[in-house]
Amino acid sequence: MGIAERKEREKEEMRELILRAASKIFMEDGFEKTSIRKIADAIEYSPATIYLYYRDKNELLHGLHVEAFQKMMQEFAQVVPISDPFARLVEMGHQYIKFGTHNPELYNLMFLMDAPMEAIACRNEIWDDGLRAFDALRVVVADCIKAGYFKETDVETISMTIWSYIHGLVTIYLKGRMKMFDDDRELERMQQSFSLFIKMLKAI
Amino acid sequence: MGIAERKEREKEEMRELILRAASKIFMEDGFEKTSIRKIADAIEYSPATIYLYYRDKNELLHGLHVEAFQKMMQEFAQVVPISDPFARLVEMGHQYIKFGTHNPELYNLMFLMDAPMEAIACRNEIWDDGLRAFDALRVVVADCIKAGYFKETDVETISMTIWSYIHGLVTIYLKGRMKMFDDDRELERMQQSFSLFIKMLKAI
DNA sequence: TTGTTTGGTAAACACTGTTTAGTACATTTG
DNA sequence: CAAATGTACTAAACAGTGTTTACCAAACAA
Repeated sequence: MGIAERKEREKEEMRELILRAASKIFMEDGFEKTSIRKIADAIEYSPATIYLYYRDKNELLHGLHVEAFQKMMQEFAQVVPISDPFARLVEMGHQYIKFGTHNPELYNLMFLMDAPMEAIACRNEIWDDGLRAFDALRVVVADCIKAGYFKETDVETISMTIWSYIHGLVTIYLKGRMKMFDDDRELERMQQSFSLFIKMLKAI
Repeated sequence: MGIAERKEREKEEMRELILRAASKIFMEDGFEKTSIRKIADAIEYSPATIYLYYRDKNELLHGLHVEAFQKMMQEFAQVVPISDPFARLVEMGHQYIKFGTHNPELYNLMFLMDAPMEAIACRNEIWDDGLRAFDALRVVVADCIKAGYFKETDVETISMTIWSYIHGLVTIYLKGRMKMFDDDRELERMQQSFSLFIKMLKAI
């Protein structure tokens, strides 16, 4: 019975076709302009067809959210060769800031928007992508402790604190809340703050 | 010519009437359900009337945003009596977390949403409310330095780092990104992380 | 008492996500 | 092979959204 398999394959291809079109529009025009009708137009199908492959827009956005995490984890992989765990942690921070500032729409989707989380909640699942990313941080923090960098030993709390700081920094920047400083030294300010935070980390 | 003044007063009263209705709906049903038509219904005017008093929805949301900052600054005022500057800084952090977790919709409006910032940008103004709140932090940090709490002396960078951390913490919580830890210890985790951050601050 | 200004609105415009009913074609069955 | 079933797809509608336009009636100024 190759037919059932072919149909399964075709279904997956259609899901992928929709996701690719959604991704293109999302990256080019941002979230606000990514409408079901626009996606349907791009793939030359009717809007209703999309609902045969994704239960709602939340699920579709969750699909993009998954891809965004893959992309971020890919960039995190660059830090693996760094042997010193603290230097690895610092570079991970740099990569995080770089990813956020270079992919504002993706960052929004991953860490701020409700839509992908609602899709997860609806399926009674856990935020697996977030957990994996956080685990990557936990591992590096644990390595730092092993290497004697921190007196503090609560990996979870240290990781949470680091993530909070860097997420806050990126979010303030992305949401235009740094424009209150009239000068155009936003990135410089971020760099200075990050340096101070690294100093603080060294002391715990 | 009392008529012009009366008209001015009536205009201001109408703006206030709209804002009160908007605020009520915003607090009760959240941002997503705060539509122009719903506000119009509440005050028993047509939707078009609202546009005679606010140029668009962004301006209306900016009005709520201003009130939200007033509310937050009011709660910050509670820490003024604390004489020790570092204890005052810590309590300010507590107040910030409390305000954010107790007023998720307001916090969103103040620090995450685009709408109020677009209203500001449209009028070629600066984010005054944010600046005033940040100044409150700067003052306390400066007091800490004066009292010899920090070796570091860059008030701006220290303040930015503190704000980034605490904003990140609150945002992770509010945007449901802490649900990845399956347990129900979200607030406890926040408290633990905050304690660690205070420890880190003491060391700079 | 005219003429003008002003406050307010009904209706329309151009969108949005989503559902329903129905069609045309592919597949399975007798 | 023909009839019955299943499936992929869509046009149209539903119930919203922010916003603009054309118009009306009442208040004001001359």
